[in-house]
Amino acid sequence: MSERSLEPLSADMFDPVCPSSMSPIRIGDKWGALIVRCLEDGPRRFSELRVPLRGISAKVLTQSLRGLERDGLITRTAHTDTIRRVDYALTPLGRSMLVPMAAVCEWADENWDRLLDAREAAAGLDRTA
Amino acid sequence: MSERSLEPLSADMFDPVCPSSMSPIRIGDKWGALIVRCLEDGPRRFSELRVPLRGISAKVLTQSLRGLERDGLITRTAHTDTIRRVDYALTPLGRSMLVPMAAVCEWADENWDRLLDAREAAAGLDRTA
DNA sequence: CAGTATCCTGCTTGATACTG
DNA sequence: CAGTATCAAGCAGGATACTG
Repeated sequence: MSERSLEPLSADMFDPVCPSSMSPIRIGDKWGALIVRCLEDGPRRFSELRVPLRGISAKVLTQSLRGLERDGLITRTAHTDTIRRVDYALTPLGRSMLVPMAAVCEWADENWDRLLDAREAAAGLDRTA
Repeated sequence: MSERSLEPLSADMFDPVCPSSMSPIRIGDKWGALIVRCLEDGPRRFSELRVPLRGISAKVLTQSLRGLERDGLITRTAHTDTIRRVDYALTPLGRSMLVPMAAVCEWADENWDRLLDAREAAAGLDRTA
């Protein structure tokens, strides 16, 4: 009941020194986790990734990809065919991330409606306008 | 192998229309998930929350708290004692969120080192400076 | 195709001061 | 104590144009 239990639960989580981009819930940037999921079923090419990510700009996709590669979550393979072609794929580490992510996604699927309901209810309360 | 599998894995996740703040990995804003964890062991007062959150500004904390309340994840209880006092606590819905979050945190704990290693290795490669 | 280079905008966050 | 109001700043993200 004292203040003890108010200390950081996990030093990393609350430590701004630790790249906050690594905070457990925000894996990488806004897109990192989404990209990892897109690679779940196998390697994808740069332009292929832009589709499910709703036309994310090339710049941002490149940034995110570089970040994930830097963190050892994905690999980048440039094939030198007649046309340029680059594949991105999950590393074992990246793949392991799918497990906890699945838990979060499952929760979101199950409770999505409740959240929206709460939102609407809240919106109905302060009908100040 | 066709483009079929490249469609959004979960409509909500990739749909910018759906409040992106609800994307499974980014639960609420930057602070939402952290706050939920801070409430894991029981109700906390406004000023108590600022400690583990490393002195988050009152404005931002208020915003985050309002958002979580709006989504039915926490409750706000104002006690009218001699001094003002407000408690924030998890709702059952908010508490249920701890389960998937624990999975993510566990993963982060286990793989934190690997990520840092990969980062350092990557930093060592492009010693362009 | 797979990026890179710029420019630009908006949101998130923070600092500070003030209130009931 | 628990906020609200305001101002200011930084960075993520997007649009566009260009390159190997």
